[in-house]
Amino acid sequence: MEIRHFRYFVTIAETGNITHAAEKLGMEQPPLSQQIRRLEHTLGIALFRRQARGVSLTEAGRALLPHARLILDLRRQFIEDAHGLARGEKGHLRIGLAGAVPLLPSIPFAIRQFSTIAPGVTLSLEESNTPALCEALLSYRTDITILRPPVPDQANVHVIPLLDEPTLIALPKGHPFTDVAEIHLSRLATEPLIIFPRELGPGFFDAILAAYRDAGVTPALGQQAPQIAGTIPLVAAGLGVSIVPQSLHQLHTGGVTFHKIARPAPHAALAIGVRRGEQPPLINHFISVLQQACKTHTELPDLP
Amino acid sequence: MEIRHFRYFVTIAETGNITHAAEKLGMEQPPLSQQIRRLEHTLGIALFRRQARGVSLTEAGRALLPHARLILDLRRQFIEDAHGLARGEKGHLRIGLAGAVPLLPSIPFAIRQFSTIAPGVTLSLEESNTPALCEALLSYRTDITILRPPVPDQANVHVIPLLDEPTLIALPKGHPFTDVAEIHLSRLATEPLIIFPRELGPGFFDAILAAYRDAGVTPALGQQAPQIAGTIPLVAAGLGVSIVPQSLHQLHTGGVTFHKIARPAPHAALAIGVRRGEQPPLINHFISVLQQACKTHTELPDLP
DNA sequence: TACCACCATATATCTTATATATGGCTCCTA
DNA sequence: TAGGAGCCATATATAAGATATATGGTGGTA
Repeated sequence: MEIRHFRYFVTIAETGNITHAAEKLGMEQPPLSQQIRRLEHTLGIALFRRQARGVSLTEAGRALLPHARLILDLRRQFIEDAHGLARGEKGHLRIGLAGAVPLLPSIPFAIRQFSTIAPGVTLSLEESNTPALCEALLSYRTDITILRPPVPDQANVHVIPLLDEPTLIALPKGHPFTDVAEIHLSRLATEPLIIFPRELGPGFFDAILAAYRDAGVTPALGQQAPQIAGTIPLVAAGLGVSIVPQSLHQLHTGGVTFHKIARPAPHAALAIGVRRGEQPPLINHFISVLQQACKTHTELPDLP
Repeated sequence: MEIRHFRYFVTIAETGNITHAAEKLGMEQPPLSQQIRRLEHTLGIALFRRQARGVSLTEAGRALLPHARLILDLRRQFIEDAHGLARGEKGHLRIGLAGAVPLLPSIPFAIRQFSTIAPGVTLSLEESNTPALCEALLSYRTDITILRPPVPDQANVHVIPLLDEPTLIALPKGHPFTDVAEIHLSRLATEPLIIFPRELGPGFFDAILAAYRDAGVTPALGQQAPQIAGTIPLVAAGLGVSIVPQSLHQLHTGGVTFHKIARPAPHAALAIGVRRGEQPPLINHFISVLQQACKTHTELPDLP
């Protein structure tokens, strides 16, 4: 019993006439007679009563008709759902986010905007470091990630640059430079630099060290933080200074002041990572919303 | 998109391997690959991700899988329902009943018994006179009737004798024979006979007149009752006497006493009527329950 | 009684699913 | 790193089965 047979059944029931039903179904009468007859035979029960003037439902036919209609309806819905998924209007998107990314206003803005535009799409967010994000992406635990380039597996992860976030210096409260708005890195050469393990964000890590080098100094490496945003408490504890993405100044942790960096200043690049070779419309859709949001929505609140 | 495609989709999703799924489906791998590929093409979206080691569901596939399972489930249920209907275990039975028939204990007993045996069957009852019952039967407003033979349309209604119900004389309270247990019809020759119109039950009507004739008298026809059970109030009103099926004495209408009839006594025959040429299992099932009940359950309560 | 409407049957045709054979890719392993 | 195994894709052939065409049969109707 195939979908076809349900359609035949329902159409004949609706017209009460095999000939007209065949017409409606775009076929001839004999095959329709034959098919419904075979259907009745396999079901072991008559659905229609043959009369001189057309056919009418038997009790069994009347009892089964709504069930057949339901099945046809669900099939139609299935196909519509599939088309919705194909157009990126429905579905589920699992998003991986690099550390501190949710603090950047344009990212939550983009996410809010996307869920307004595509209300049929549910989103789930996961925050982690770049290598873990790549791994989750490639093992299909996430569908798209916002990460700090470079990625370890460039062959399989396609990276789309998203924005270059300025960075700030974080100083413990009461530091001699507390009131200096903009600081040159060379003036911090002697302060221990609190930084995260390189493998958690090699791009940002290297950018920081390169900026020091360009400033003509080599930083004294202080205690290692467990993650990018994890440097802040260590700075607050007076263990050293730190260079952080601008968005982190929103953390409002007491005990730390943020300061602009005079050139040369490192940047914290953010990029979109997707599996290479895949272009589902849902992902493309989300990417374009993200890019648009980053263009029009990059202004940060002023420093205190 | 046919049922087949839903089954292919679900089976591949369950095995994660087109080759094994084909085996499970009793077919070869290439046609299955081809079918699922065509399905994806018509849906406009990939359901599976081809990998070196088998296939895995895409996001869309994962989202659609439960829907496909539901459709397969409903199809299975549909077929099971049809088989249930075919075996007479499910469905709906519309029963037509001749006047006063529900007062015969064996009839409600059979109905109760049937609904215990076949709990999947719903019943609806309709009470009327024999010609109207035949008409309802032939126009498919009822499926089976219990009527008083003969039927007007013997060519189309198949009649199965069910039982011969004894009859009683109904006398108005205070009648000279009130204390006589058994009365010979000849002693009532002068009393007006209250009777229903012949067309409402010609068999019973004729049996009554024949019994009078056999008793050697001709009844004086009194007022006509609107239906068989309708004679009782007229008797109670003192307009005459009446011959009624034994079961009617259960009406407990004040003003009337019931008395056995000495031979020759008429009988009120009851029969089952079904459409000639139809033998649905549900109807056959009900018929056998009825017949069994009438055999084992004919004792009537004593007369008061 | 002849006609009309409609379903059933018989045979032919054609679409389409499936089978067979083979190629190609990826991962695993010696 | 070369060879093999596992698995999916493609191409062609075959078979099944749905549909079309032609025609017969039946009951209702003018």
